[in-house]
Amino acid sequence: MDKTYKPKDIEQKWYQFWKSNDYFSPSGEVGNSYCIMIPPPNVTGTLHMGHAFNNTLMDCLTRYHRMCGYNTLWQPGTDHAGIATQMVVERQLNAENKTRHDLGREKFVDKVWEWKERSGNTIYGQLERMGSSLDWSRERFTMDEGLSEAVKQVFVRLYDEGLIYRGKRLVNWDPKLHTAVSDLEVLSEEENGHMWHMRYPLVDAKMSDGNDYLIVATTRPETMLGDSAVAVHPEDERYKGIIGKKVKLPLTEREILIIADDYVDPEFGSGCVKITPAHDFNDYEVGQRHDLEIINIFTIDAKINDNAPAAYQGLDRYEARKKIVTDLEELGLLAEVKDHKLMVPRGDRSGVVVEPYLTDQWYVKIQPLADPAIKAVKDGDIQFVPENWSKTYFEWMNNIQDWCISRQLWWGHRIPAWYDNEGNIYVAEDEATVRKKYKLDANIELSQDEDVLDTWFSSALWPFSTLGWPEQTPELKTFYPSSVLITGFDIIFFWVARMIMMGLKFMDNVPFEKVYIHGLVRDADGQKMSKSKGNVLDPIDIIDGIDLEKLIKKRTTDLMQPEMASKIEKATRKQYPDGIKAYGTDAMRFSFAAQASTGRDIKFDLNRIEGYRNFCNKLWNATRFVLMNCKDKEIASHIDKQKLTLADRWILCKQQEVIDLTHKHLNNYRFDLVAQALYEFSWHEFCDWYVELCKPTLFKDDVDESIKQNSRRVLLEVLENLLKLLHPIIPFLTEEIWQPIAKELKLAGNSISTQDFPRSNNDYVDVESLEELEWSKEFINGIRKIRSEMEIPPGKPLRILLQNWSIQDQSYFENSQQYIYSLAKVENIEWLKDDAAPESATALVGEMKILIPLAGLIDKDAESARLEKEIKKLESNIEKSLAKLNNPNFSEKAPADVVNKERERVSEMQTSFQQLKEQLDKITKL
RNA sequence: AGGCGCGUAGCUCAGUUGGUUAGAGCGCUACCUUGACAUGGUAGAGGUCAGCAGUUCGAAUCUGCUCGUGCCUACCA
Repeated sequence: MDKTYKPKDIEQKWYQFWKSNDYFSPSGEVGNSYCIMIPPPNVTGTLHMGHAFNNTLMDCLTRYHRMCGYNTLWQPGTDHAGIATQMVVERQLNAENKTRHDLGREKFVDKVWEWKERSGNTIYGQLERMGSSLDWSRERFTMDEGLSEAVKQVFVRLYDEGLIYRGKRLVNWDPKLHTAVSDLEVLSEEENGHMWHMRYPLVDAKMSDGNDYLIVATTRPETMLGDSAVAVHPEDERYKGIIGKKVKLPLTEREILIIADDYVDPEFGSGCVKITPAHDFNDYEVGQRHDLEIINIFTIDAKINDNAPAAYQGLDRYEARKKIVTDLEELGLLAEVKDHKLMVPRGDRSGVVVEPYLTDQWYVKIQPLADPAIKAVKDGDIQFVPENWSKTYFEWMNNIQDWCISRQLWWGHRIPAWYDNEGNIYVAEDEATVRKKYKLDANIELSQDEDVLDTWFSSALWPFSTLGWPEQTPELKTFYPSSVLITGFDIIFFWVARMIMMGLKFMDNVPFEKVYIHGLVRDADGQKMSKSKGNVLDPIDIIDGIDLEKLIKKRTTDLMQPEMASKIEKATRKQYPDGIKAYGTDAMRFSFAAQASTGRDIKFDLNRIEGYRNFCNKLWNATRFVLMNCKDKEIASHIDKQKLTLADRWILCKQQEVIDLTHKHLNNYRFDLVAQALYEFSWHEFCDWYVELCKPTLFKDDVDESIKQNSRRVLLEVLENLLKLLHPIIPFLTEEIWQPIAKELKLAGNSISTQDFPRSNNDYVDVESLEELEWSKEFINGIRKIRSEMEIPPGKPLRILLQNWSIQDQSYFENSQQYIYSLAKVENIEWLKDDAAPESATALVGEMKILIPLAGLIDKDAESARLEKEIKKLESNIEKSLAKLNNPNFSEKAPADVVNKERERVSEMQTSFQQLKEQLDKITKL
């Protein structure tokens, strides 16, 4: 073995080994099955740190359950991501000065498939580099034939049951992409704008105050061209007299009605609201109530259409706004313009302001689907982890709106609906079935709906469509419902809720029993990572490393806003002046596991990854030590309990604890605690103590050979178990170093990934060994402390005197003297029988005093200062504890064991206090 | 406006049903190349647990308020 751990040399080969040996397929054993469905990544781009995090956790659980003997499936696949993917390919066409219309639908879709092929492969490559143990033989894509069949069936069934309908309604219209988008795809941000107050002249009427106009305000003046009424509150005294009268709509020839509706807040503004049913969701409702005319004034590009006065036709919405404001001003009808902050709705993909727009769209009637989905979580059929996320889920589900599922795109599942020349709608899987189903003659012309379905419609079916539904496959029977869904909180609405609704509807059962919601990976400053901010990282660059120039190039190419490039470059140079070193997959994975606590943000931290890379190196070297001391040496064929050293007993006992902790925390999805427990055990128990304690046993000639052989066995077995415990988090390193260890142990099996996960063994629980070794550690630490604080060279062997010892101390010493001699570099120990002793530095082990004679080694004043400091600390702690105990309320009301514990503590502290005080007196007297 | 969080060492974060001397990693200081490892070892410094009040024998932990901060949802023209 090399002296240092080099991830590059070991990672790649093992993945191919696992894959070619088919270790990732379900075992097929009947009984316990365990299944995780990958949240299918978009084929739009490549995987980012969030995916890396998400997949690390899934792989960790998958490997754990596989090793625990479950029939385990981790289902891989990708999502077609309609709008986003179409946009990427359109952008490429634009670069060649072409549009998708130049190609036509069929050719364009072919192009997208080409993109999907390339991008999908990149994604799968990334997943492999991250060590993901997915069953590749079952890989699926949302637009596969099988999954498309599922989509059609679901659509047809929901339509036939009246749960899908087509309707002309206001939708969120993206004027750039020319498609409707759902509420969830609109992001509203506060932006600076204006509030324009306009005068609408009254027709044949006057206000009580004599004015002959009303004032209405708007943030979107251009919409006034589509006004069909002005509304006031029915109880508003100011306007009671003019309800039913008319105003002249400026800039047009139209006169519109003044209506009363309690939607109007009389306290707000003038108390008058212009009503534009075609371009505002609230106004639309008002329009419905009052049977108002719906006047659409926009084209699909959000330019003014022919319904508006000729002067404005063809103008872009913002040009029209300008012109309207100017024109009103000239007419003296602009009363006031105020700065105003408003929420501006933008398409999450296009970034342009979306418009409420009247179109024909397909909707899912959601309430009948939502009700059982709410119940499933309420009843505990599905549990959120952490539990609190169920509140977010309920919050949304209780206010859910019908779901607009049609998109005016070319890339996606084409809606299985056909129209005849009269516009009648026929819904079935294909045209032939339509004709049969609706008994239509062959001569009736039919044309299929041009639109495709929202991507999330097919994603909602993922948990069962990937398993072969609508066929009743054995896989469906075995793996539905899946065990747990692992995802970020950002898609609870988009995906989680919709999977639950569809699962319940079509499988009559929940799609997963648990939903583990993890945080979102952010950059070191806590900023969300995004291409436009230029702070994204490719997990592969953490694994393999990347130099600064390449990283800058990666971050600044293909930007939506190329003007950001220099800013991004500057920030990148500052944050990664030396680029990124190669840390390897395992260090990255360990870091993700360690950061997966219950919080919402995972701040990405290179230092932390470096720390875990060092941890990997530590394991690597511990293995080196073990192999050096076991290779070509005799090893006991099994652990002989009679021949265990104290250290052996102790580490075996400690290992049982960490095994139990690992199971416990993994079952609670506390990956951070698993990582912490294993880190602590590996480094601070196994390496810092056990390996060091083994050295005297293994190296000293006077130790019985059978004891040595037994200890070697313990070393190997404990390490082997430890590697198995760590394998779900750091699969590559553990496989690499498990192989030679397994060889020494003559284990069956070719891979750690198919070994049984450790279970704790009560035979090795040995509480006495814990106490006894604790005593040794205190002894050793006491000496080390004096050595360090008194500046005694670490290499200098010491003469030690012991005073005030008990039989117990002597018996403990019996078992641990070799450790003390070796780890504390002690040369000679003398058990004093009385108080007489040379002037010395002191450490305590319980009541026993360890004395290190000053004898030219130690400065007297330094030692008394050190003692004084410790005495002072004890004093203050004793004082605190006594105050507690002297409070009658405490001793009466607190549980007995708490009180006893406190008493014991005080008495221990008092003893130490006495001992140290005596020692101090002695030194100062001399 | 409503909902959900967060505020613990210089930084990143743990802290289970209230009972420790409040922990870890990184960073920092000193010493050390000792026969697995300098991607290391040993020892150490560093915290009024945002603030105030309350419940309790006892609060980082429970309650209320204040301040700071983040996210989500819905919005009044």
